[in-house]
Amino acid sequence: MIRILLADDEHLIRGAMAALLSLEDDLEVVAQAATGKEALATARIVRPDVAVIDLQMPDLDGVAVAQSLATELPTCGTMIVTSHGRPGHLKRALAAGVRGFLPKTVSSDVLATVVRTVHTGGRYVDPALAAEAISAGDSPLTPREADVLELALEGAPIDEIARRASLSPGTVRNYLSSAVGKTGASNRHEAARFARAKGWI
Amino acid sequence: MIRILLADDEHLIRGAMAALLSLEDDLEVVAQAATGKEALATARIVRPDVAVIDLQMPDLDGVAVAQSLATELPTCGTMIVTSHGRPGHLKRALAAGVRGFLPKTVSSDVLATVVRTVHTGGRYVDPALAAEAISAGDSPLTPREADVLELALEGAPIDEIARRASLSPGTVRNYLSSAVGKTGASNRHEAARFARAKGWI
DNA sequence: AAAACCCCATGACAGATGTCATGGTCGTCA
DNA sequence: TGACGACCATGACATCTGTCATGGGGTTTT
Repeated sequence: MIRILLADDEHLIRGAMAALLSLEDDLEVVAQAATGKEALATARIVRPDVAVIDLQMPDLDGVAVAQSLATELPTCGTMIVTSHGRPGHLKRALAAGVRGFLPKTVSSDVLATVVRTVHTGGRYVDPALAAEAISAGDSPLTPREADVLELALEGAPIDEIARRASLSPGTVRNYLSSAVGKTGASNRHEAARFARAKGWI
Repeated sequence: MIRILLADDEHLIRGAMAALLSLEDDLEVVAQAATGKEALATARIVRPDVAVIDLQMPDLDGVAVAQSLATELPTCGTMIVTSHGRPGHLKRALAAGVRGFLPKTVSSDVLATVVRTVHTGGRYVDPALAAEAISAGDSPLTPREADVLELALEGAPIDEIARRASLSPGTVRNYLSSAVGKTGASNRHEAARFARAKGWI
């Protein structure tokens, strides 16, 4: 019997997935959590075999949870399901020791199969997401450029970005200009959206 | 027995919700669809009692589906479930004749209850979403302002917006300036994000 | 009919932004 | 050690954007 921890902030979906996994004879949902922190706390207690974690959760990111789990419970396989999978997430997730990465568009059969695969130490990444990640390529942005571009995402004016990044406005403009060049965009807002789509920020 | 049509592009979630609804004695999922068009086509054939529709789907918006259903199958109650509920959607949905509006964070009990409520002709709107919608208020944007602001969402420069809207760049700037004033933002990008958050565009 | 509003446009101005050149510090790697 | 690149900053310039004033044409309301 594979003991599963299920974490997803959407109650309905979490419950539904639990119902669905429980239909399998060899799977058992032993715990559920609605937030990242809750997931970690619960995992420490129940020590599940496999953790199925939603990528976007209120407090702690799914990848962050995976990272903590990898060190605290090395025997627990971690897999991530997500609605909007961006390339960067996949890369970060794999780096965090995640062994399964699925969009929520897959069928329940696949989900169950992957749970078993992960439990036996295997890996599974959704082919479509993998292809996307490969085509997205590595980020050409330097860490600072990425930082600044991320602050630009919300549309803030440069002075505010400079304040938030503790940089001079001129420096911010240089980084943004460089980022705009690298992304082929025509202004920082487009560049920020592009980088977000690629999963670079 | 209440006959339900389930539409959601995320296979896993759709299947899971179906499994969950089927646990109820008086509910029966008679059809499923992954896109808006598919939902409409299927609905015409199976003529369900209640349609449970996801808001965001590839081709046709959940609200658009509801609108068509309202005229084609007036006996069929329509309810919408959504992950990211923005105020504007709720308003549009209600105008389209939707009688139930829920975030996916609700429990399965609530979902089943609301299905029954909608089936008997009642209405149910999630309290949190209703409060948000009320606090968001009506859009102060004129139709044209909303159009232009929507084109500005992607970060395009003004010239491109002007081309796409078939307007002179000067006019675009006027509309945007007006929108920026109304939203209290400091530039069009911030204004666009704000309006999006409020559900105005 | 006048008022009020939306639509579209132009011109002018100030301030924000993108680009480029330049230069210094620091760490890494050959 | 020297080359390289990331990091931070400044100044100058051209362009883009936001704002305001102005005006004509249209519809709806009063």
